[in-house]
Amino acid sequence: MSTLSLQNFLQKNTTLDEEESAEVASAFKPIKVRRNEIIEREGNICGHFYFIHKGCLRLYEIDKKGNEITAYFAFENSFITAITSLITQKPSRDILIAHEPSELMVIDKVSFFNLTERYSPFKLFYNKMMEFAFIHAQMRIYSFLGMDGIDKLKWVLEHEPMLLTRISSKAVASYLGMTNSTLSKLKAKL
Amino acid sequence: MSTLSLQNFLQKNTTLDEEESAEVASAFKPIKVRRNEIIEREGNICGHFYFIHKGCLRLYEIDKKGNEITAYFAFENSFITAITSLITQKPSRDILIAHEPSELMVIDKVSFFNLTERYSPFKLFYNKMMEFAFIHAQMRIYSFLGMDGIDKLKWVLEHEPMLLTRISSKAVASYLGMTNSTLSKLKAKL
DNA sequence: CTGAAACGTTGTCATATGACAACATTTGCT
DNA sequence: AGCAAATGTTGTCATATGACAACGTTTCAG
Repeated sequence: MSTLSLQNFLQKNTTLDEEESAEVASAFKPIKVRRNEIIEREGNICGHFYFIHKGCLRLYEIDKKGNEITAYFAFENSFITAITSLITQKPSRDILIAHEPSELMVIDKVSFFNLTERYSPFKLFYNKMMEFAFIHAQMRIYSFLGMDGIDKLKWVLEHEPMLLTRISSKAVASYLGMTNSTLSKLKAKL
Repeated sequence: MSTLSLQNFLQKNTTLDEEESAEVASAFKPIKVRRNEIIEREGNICGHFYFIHKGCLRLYEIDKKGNEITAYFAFENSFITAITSLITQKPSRDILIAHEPSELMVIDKVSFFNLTERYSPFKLFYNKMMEFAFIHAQMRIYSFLGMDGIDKLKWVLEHEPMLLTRISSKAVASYLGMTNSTLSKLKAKL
């Protein structure tokens, strides 16, 4: 039963007790998605949060030249959504896609924010999550501006090695801001 | 009296009423800093928030090659600090510097979070600020990965034109992830 | 199982940008 | 005001990376 994984996660990462964690988790609904299934579409206003029980999701957008740019990947035991659209309530430029067949726990935005109001440790968790999302984004700006390709690759090897084992080269390249052929050549050099 | 500007800001940007805004603002202390004065130093654990009454601050770090990478600039009527260090309570890799002679309102972190506990609209404001800091960082990742130099320059012209009027080229270049000579040549091309 | 489509690798070539240097201009200190 | 230091501009040259193409490999639908 996949609510258990979420309940467990909440007990570990918030001060919610067992019962409260179960209550919060029960507001989420399990869904399964296929590989390459699009979960949130470009142009829509995003209205859901997703907890990943199993699998891997990718958030990306398409730039002017038609190339994909990946914002981030999320794996088991983390939350993800097209957060910019969800917060601003504007049509999303982001696309959320399942990179592997995945089992998710979904909740709509209204229910989610009801939970943050009803359970203050859950609100705290949400706010901390935003803080760390910001820190991660900041770190990436620092790490990728001014690094050349080989250094970016080494950086990922050190900080997010799972990307190189579970994620397709094409998607990793779009995360590093280079073409797949360049990434391929850099890997050969290492 | 510079508390007025902060009080005003709070009244406009939170649901605090006049009296509450004055109370919150009065917990901040006015300071003046000279151009190029370092406000938060690399290696220190950052313990303050700064509201900019007048002037302009820059947050940057030094990469392995010894080059500066600018995270962001903040102008009048905004908050800034070495937020990563402040949140994680680890020594800062960031340096916070006054890019112009500036008048700031300072508050230490403990007092700041006391305010967020005592005034829930202020807490809400802080959380919204984090959300938008994240969105800005995300937008920058999208905008700068995969854009070439000339497109980055156009992007700044459109989205943050103040950078080109008030900020030195060197600092702008370090924000765009290019050298100052490249930026200079690109500006000539435009 | 089989064929088509997507993906990954490797090559060539063109080009944007970094490194460095010379010089002009601006800023800041006394 | 006047000198020294920092910043900005422009040139040359070297190089990393993108664009494109050819080809092999993997994935996936029927």
